[in-house]
Amino acid sequence: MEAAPQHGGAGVIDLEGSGSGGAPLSPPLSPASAAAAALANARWNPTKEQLAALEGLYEHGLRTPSAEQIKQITARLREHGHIEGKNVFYWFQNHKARQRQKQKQDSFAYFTRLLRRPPPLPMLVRPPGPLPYPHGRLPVPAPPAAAAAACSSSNGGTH
Amino acid sequence: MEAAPQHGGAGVIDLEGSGSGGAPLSPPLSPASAAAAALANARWNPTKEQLAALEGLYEHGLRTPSAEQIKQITARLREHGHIEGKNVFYWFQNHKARQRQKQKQDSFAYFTRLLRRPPPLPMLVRPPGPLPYPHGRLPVPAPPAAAAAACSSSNGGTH
DNA sequence: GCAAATTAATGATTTATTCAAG
DNA sequence: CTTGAATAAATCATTAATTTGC
Repeated sequence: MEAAPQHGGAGVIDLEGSGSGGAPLSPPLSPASAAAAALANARWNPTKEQLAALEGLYEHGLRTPSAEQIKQITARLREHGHIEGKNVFYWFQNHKARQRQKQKQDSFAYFTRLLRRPPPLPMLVRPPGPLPYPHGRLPVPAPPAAAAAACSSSNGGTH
Repeated sequence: MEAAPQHGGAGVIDLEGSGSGGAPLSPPLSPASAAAAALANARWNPTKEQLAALEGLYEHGLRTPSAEQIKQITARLREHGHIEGKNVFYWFQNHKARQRQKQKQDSFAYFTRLLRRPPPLPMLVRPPGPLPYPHGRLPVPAPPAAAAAACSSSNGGTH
């Protein structure tokens, strides 16, 4: 199964169709547009049905819907209230990020502390000369078993 | 695709320096060696410190550490738990590959099928009722993904 | 009980990495 | 080495909950 039409051809994603065409924003100047403008700036608030559907999709494993997915999801969810493609897109982005954030532990502090305490590690600084392996590949046994047991005598190494 | 440089060959790199080739396991059974012995047989399980350090190094730009670098990293990380050179090497390999897969956005097809179905989605079916959204709608035509990366229209971010 | 003020959730933007292509 | 596409992280801003005072 291969599917990677994402990059390689057109990469533009016309999510919502942006129905407005070339003029995305045209501030309506009507007498009663005060409230309309306010509403125009209001942000999307998902209904219970919409939220349930989105959560259901997420729990089914969907994490980053493609443009097509977003279109279809939006089309269905529009039956339950106003919604746009970008809302769906943002929802998945935020939900994924925040779910991950809640579960993730902060191990960054350990890293900082570890590299700060002992003497400076020379591994981050590369010699001005060429890389130890110009081709960028380390001549290390590919198969695990080989690597595990291939601890042969190394050449001098330090020089 | 990436042309395979050269596998096999003779990767004579002493990642460990320890005799883990022929007789990797002959641990003297000390009172506290029970866990050590178990770890010796078990798969390497990075500690939080080790993982944080590796991630930190990766994020700092280190992608394919040389043998020397692997040695030094292993030496440092060993102070935080059992670890071998091959663990470090494999970790970088796996991590790099994993990052690459992450952006490939695979496994959309499954949900695509779900959304392609003509009948309403199982989770999107809602009981008959009036529109749950009394408010108007939000005319905010801005491409989601595209906008996120390209479009820079109105904003409030003050940096 | 209600309304204003404060806090918590969360939608919307911006910014910074990452891999891939030229 | 530079450029392009895409994402996830970090951030801002607005809405809903919650609290507080009357």
